Amino acid sequence: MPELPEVEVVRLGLEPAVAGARVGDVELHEPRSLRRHVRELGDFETLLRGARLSAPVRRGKFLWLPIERSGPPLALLAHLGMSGQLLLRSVDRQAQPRTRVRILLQPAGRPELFLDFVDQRMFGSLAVDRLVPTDDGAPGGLGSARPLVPAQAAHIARDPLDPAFDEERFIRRVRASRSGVKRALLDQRLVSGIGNIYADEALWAAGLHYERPGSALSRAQLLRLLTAVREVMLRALAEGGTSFDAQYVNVNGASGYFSRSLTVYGRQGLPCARCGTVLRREPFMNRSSHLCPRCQPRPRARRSG
DNA sequence: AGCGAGCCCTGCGCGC
DNA sequence: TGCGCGCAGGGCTCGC
Repeated sequence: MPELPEVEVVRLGLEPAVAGARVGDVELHEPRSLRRHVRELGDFETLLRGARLSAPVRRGKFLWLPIERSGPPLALLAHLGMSGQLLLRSVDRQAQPRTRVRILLQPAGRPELFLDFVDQRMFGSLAVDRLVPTDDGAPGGLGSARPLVPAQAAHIARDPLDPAFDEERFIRRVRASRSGVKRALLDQRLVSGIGNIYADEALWAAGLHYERPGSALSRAQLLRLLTAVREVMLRALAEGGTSFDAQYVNVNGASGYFSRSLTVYGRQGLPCARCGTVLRREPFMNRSSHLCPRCQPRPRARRSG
C-alpha cells in the first residue's frame, strides 16, 4: 500500500503491537525481499532475533522500527514498493501466499503474534539499517521524537505532513527548475510521500497541468498546491487509504475506502466533477497522468530563442 | 545537472 | 483456450 496515507495507516496499525515488543523467531522465505539489507551489519535474522523494538516511525513512504540496543542505533526498515503489505496475524494462522518474511513478535504481557511481510511484485523490501542524525536536528519522522533517520532514507525530503517540512526550500527548488511540476511532486528528494495517485489528485484540486514548469509557478500557486496535497492525503487517511484490490490493505487485511473519493485518478472517460469535461489519461514518465483538460490547461509551448 | 530509459518483479485483464 | 501485450500505488542507476 504505497503512498503516504497508506503507509501511515500501516504505521498506526503496527504501533500497539510493535512498541516494546521483543522479536522471537524470524523466517526468511524470500531472500530477494532483503535487497536493501545492509550486509556489513550482520545477518538480518540474527540481528533481529531477541531484539526489542520501539514504536514505528514514518517519513514519506519509508517506515522503520528502531531496535533498542546499546551501541550504534539500528532499525528494521521497511519500504512497501508497489505491492508490499505488513500484516499482523495470530500465531495459529498459516502464512498466506507471497509471504516473504515472517517475524514473531512477543509484546509484553500480551499474546505473541506474527508480523508478516507479504509482497507480490517484490519491489518492496525489509532491511536492518543504521540510524543516522537528521541534518536539521528535528525528529526523523512521524512517530518518534528522536532526531534519527535510517541511512537509506536520509536523502529523501520530509513529507508535507511533517511539522519540520521545509516549505520554503521546496518552493525555492521547484521555482529554480524548468521541469514539470508533477516531476517535482514525485521527486522524493524535494518532498516525500507523494505518488502517482495523490500527485494527480492534488494537481486537479490546484488546477495545474502536470507539465507546468516549476519556474513559471508563483509562490502562492505552490503554497496552494501543497495545501491541496495535504488536504487530499488527510482525507485519504481518514478513509483508511486507497485500495483498488486486495493488494492494498491495513495490518489486519482490511481495505481503505478512498478509491471511492478519487476525482481524476483512474477516471479517464468520466466527467470532471467540477466542470463536466471528459477526463483524460495521458502517458507520463512510463506511467500515466490523469487530468481535466479544461480545469488543467496544458501550458503553451515556449518558443526557443 | 537534469532527465529519459531501463531495470528490478508478478499478475491481471484484454484483444486476437 | 492460449498467448502476447499493456498496465499497475515505487525507486535506483546509468547514460546522454
